[in-house]
Amino acid sequence: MEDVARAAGVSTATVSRVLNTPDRVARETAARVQRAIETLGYKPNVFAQGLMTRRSRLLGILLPDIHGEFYSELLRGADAEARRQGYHLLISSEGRGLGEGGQDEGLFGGNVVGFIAGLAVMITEPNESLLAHARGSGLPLVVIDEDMNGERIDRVLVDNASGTREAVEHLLSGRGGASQQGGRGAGEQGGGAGGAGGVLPGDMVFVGGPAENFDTAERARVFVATLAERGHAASASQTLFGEYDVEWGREAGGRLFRALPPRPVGVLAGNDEIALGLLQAAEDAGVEVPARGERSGGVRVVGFDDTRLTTVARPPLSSVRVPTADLGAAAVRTLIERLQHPEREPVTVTLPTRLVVRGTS
Amino acid sequence: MEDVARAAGVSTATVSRVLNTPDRVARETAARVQRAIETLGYKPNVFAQGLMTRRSRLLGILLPDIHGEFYSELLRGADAEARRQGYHLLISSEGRGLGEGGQDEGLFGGNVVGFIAGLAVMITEPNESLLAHARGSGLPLVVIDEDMNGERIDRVLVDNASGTREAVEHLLSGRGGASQQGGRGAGEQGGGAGGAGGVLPGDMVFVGGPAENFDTAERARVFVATLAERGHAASASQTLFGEYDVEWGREAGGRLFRALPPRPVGVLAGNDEIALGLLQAAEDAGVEVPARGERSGGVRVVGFDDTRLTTVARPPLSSVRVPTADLGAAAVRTLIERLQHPEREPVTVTLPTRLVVRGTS
DNA sequence: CTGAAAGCGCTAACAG
DNA sequence: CTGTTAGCGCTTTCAG
Repeated sequence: MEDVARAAGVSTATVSRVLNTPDRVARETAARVQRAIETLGYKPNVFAQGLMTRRSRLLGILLPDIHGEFYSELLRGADAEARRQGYHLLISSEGRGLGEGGQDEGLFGGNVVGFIAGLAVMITEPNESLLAHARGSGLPLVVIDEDMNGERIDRVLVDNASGTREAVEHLLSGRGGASQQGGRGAGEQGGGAGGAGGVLPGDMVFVGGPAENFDTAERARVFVATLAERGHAASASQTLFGEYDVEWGREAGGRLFRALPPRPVGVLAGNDEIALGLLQAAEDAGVEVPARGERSGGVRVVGFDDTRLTTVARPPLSSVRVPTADLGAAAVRTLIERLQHPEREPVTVTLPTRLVVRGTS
Repeated sequence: MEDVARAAGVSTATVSRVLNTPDRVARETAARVQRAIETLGYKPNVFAQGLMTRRSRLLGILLPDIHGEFYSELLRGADAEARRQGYHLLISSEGRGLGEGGQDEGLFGGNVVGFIAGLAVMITEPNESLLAHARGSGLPLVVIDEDMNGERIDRVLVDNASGTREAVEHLLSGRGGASQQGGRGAGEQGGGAGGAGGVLPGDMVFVGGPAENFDTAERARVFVATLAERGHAASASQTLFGEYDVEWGREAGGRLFRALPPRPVGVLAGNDEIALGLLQAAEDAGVEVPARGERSGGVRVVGFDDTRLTTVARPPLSSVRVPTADLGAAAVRTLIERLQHPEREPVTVTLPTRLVVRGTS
């Protein structure tokens, strides 16, 4: 910096100003300094900058795990938004425990947090210790996915309700689906809905991921609530919980489709992988999955997330679209906003979900 | 740090030593300092540390893009290895161009590079400017995926050859495949191989991703070379190039399976998505895909990467396993090694690929 | 084995 | 609008 100052015939303070507050420097002087900076190829030392300003343009993003298309998308959105605003992302997955003599204590172990200006934490199931650590860091925080019981903290959430409700109603409507052959007794309580050619609420099943997972829990809740609006009190066997993978979908599907006749007619899956597993199970059990608009005695399936997996299924999978990349982008945007306005009221960003109907329903 | 020093009755220099070179401090003293550190909850200021030492425990990882399961896996492996060694990852995708008045010039735009101790760049197709930038950063570098023409630089590569060769030979062997009905003239040149019940080299096709992509190019090359060993000079129509996605696979499959009788009997795909597209096309065209060990007049398909997509296909997709997470981990490991031993000879880490046979071949 | 002292390269008052 | 000056919090000789 001293070299630049000398070359431009100014003091280092002016060089610093050119870098940080160009408006407070005479146009003339600034240009001269700028030229010197360029010819000398000067780059400020970020550590010295940080030492003075106590902030950086680095953001931490802490994920429960990194796998599958979902996290790629999330990161893609987050990275794009961060870069658009001149920030960069420090990623870390929780990576439970470890061992091996490694000194890994995650993001909070070393003093990496010292580098970042803010932290986005994704919390998909109850995790007090993680939350405590995040709080303890003293960093500006944005929470992804957990609603935090209305606590005063920035958060970005997926509005599972809209998409779930839409999917359930779509499945209930029987549009493109079967007309049921008579009652099936399974706990029907009058049924104020269903409509002509509709599906009975008792013939609907939700196959979720882990029960503790916030999204799965909420989707299940809304699933049940939507059936309740039809006057149907869903039985426990109408919501199944397992893992977010194909295997669980296949297993659940095996149970559902090989069971005695009260077979589900509409199935909502907790994500697309589960849905694909269900589809496989249906095929194995000889249960038809209707192409769009066709009528059949089979089952109709809707996935969740609307990943590229939907194009892999035959027929293409109907799915509830979750704006995954937007979720990452919104988290970053919210965090940066917070950095710039520390005193503003905490905000909650809720991203809508919506049904995308394809061949399986 | 001064507070800690005072509390422990030592100088700040000693506190620093306890943190960095504990062996050079009397056990007694060290313990006392350690206690003070804990009770006071002292965390060193990373910027001040960096200012003195001019290094950090941050590594940059620059990817061409972030999407799909491949990059999740890569990052998962890289993140795990980094954390195991007390490092953290700064990610960035190239994100070509941008605009919007954003100040985004990627990782090299701001001075973020100043934070990192080393950089892993993944280069999947020729990109001189990226390489120039990376070099210009003056950072220790490791290149992922590009072989750099034997330049003196650390690199981690996927040995496409082993897996490709294995897959081609597997497909040629006809194990579980069809016995062809007579010659098909398509440019056969003697054919020193094929074996009883084998597939003719002329009946093989490679459906790759973009032709410029290093992996696709190498896989195609080895594909052709392996056929050449059988005395077959592959025609241009035996290697197809497109995108790394389902749509391209479906399109290519459409061409292949709906074409006049010289239909391919063995198809190697450039990745699993393409393979799934091929499978869909085969189904649409009424071409059978054999279950493992069965005989059929259909086509046999092998994918590449061995992602979880393999479990989504019916029958499950045979695929060449690429140790994706290992690739990320190896890059990080190599980079850290380089940081610790700047003068060592550049190394090349090559990760093997191998065929995993499942239902589609 | 420990302490004193000299900066690392930058920013931010404070004058002028 | 610009320069002077005083550190930011740490590490690292250099003595002892």
